[in-house]
Amino acid sequence: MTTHRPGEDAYLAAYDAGAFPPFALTVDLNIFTIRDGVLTALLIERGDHPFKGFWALPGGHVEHGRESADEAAVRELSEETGLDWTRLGGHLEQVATYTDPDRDPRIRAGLHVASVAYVALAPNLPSPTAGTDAARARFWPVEDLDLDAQRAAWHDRRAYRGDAPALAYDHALILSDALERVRAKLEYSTLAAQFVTEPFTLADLRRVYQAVWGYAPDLANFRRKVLKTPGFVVPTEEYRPAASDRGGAPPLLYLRGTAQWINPPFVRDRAG
Amino acid sequence: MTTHRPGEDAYLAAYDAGAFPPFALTVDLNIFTIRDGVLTALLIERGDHPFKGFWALPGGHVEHGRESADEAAVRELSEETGLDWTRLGGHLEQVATYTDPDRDPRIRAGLHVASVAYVALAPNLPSPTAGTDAARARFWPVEDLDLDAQRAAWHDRRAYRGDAPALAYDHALILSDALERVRAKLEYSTLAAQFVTEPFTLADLRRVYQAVWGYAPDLANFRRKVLKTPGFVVPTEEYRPAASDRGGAPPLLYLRGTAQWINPPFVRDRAG
DNA sequence: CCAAAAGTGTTTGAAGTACACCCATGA
DNA sequence: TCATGGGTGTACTTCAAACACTTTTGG
Repeated sequence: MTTHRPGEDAYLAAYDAGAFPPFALTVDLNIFTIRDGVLTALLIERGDHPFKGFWALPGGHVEHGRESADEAAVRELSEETGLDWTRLGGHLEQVATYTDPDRDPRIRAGLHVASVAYVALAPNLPSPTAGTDAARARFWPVEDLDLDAQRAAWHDRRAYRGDAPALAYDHALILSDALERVRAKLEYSTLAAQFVTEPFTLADLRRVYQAVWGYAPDLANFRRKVLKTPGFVVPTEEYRPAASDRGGAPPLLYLRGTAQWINPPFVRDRAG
Repeated sequence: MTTHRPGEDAYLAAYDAGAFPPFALTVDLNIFTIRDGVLTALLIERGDHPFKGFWALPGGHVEHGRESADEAAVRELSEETGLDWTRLGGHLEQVATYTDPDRDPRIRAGLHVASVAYVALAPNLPSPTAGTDAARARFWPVEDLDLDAQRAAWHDRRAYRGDAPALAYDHALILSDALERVRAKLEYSTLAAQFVTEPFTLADLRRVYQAVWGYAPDLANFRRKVLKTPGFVVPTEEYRPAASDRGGAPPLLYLRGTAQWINPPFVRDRAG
């Protein structure tokens, strides 16, 4: 805020709140977690029109005049997952903003809904409990959502006909954008460590890449790269006891480091 | 859009447009161009309160119900630069969305303004003519804007005291985010070619990196990298005549290729 | 001939690829 | 002892950094 000078606020009196037709501002959350080695996203089955029975990204309205979209995202995230995100300190970042007038059918009643999309990562979240306006909530493996086809259908303004759970609004578009962001970000950031619970092994971390990219980087090279990036992981003195049903040497346990970036980045095999 | 089923639209009748307090949705444009080897951004000196006399990013309101923010950005861009951006095909992309309630003082009159920021790149734009609500418009070298200090001042809610032209609203924050996006994107994309007029020489292209990064990559390595990236540039058969006042061999001229990405990326020397 | 700009060649070292190999543990 | 998973060693290759060098032009 700038300092006040006399008469500076004349424009405020002249401003007529009714002069601007209402935009609604919402946040949509792409909450990713890895369950049993599979990358999943939290979706909520809508209990009301519009898109009753479709699956939607969790989210909600930004509280007018009282919070930013970033704050709304944290608030909704805590509500949807039942976890205190400010304490958890999990990763949350803006991806993009979606403002196409007919992305929400309520445009026909004069409501233009703009939505700021976020991506959140968390290790192994518990199964959600259904919220107030949600008939069901669950983590869906992203592979099962047929995102390319659903996004193409939305783009062409036709209904998606397929076996995957149908996504509401433009959420197939949003989700695939968010997914690509996560995939790209594993290349040049230490984001993967946000997907595992501490303490973790390097094999755990490598399984994150397996789940997100669909293939695992070469074991030896992966270890070297991670260990040579200062601040990516911090070794402990502890070893994880081998699982009771399997053999194998007890692996060394690590904690997350403070580094944000990997330089030079991992190379992702795009054919892969 | 999905197909209609009877009774599906009941929710529309139930919707009360007044139930949602008004958000205003605007776009802010970071229009970068290189003039005389210096990276500059278009700013407009405000003629009215709020922030009268401050310099602001060009932009404007998204037309409610009639366009997306992307479309509004193209429209405003064409208006501000006097160039038909849809024809020009210059680069335009979303950067981030800024929604802090007190980023615009009109929040005190109940108007919560959310702004979607874009970055646009163009080769050598002409000097702008002042628009309707702008006393002056000009391209400022980004080096002269003291962005770090202005951003810090905004963050701490204190007035910027310095020699650089004062930026309105949170535009120092937006502009520095946009600048960092451009700097990063030169590493892994062919964006630099959007900054030069066709046909161009490899030295022209290298001067883009000089202007944006503040230093020039090694000549020989730069040439190898550009020429070995398929579709970055397309050679012509023409040579540019040497300048009349200087010596030097006539350099080969190139056109932009169709490739979007450089893989593996350039490495930027972050120390500078 | 000199300066300036374009363009080439070469050496060196860092880092990724691929894959063979060893180690520790439980059944 | 074997299967399983963790972890190491190493040759090969690719590519960027650095810099010396040649070529073509104008004065």
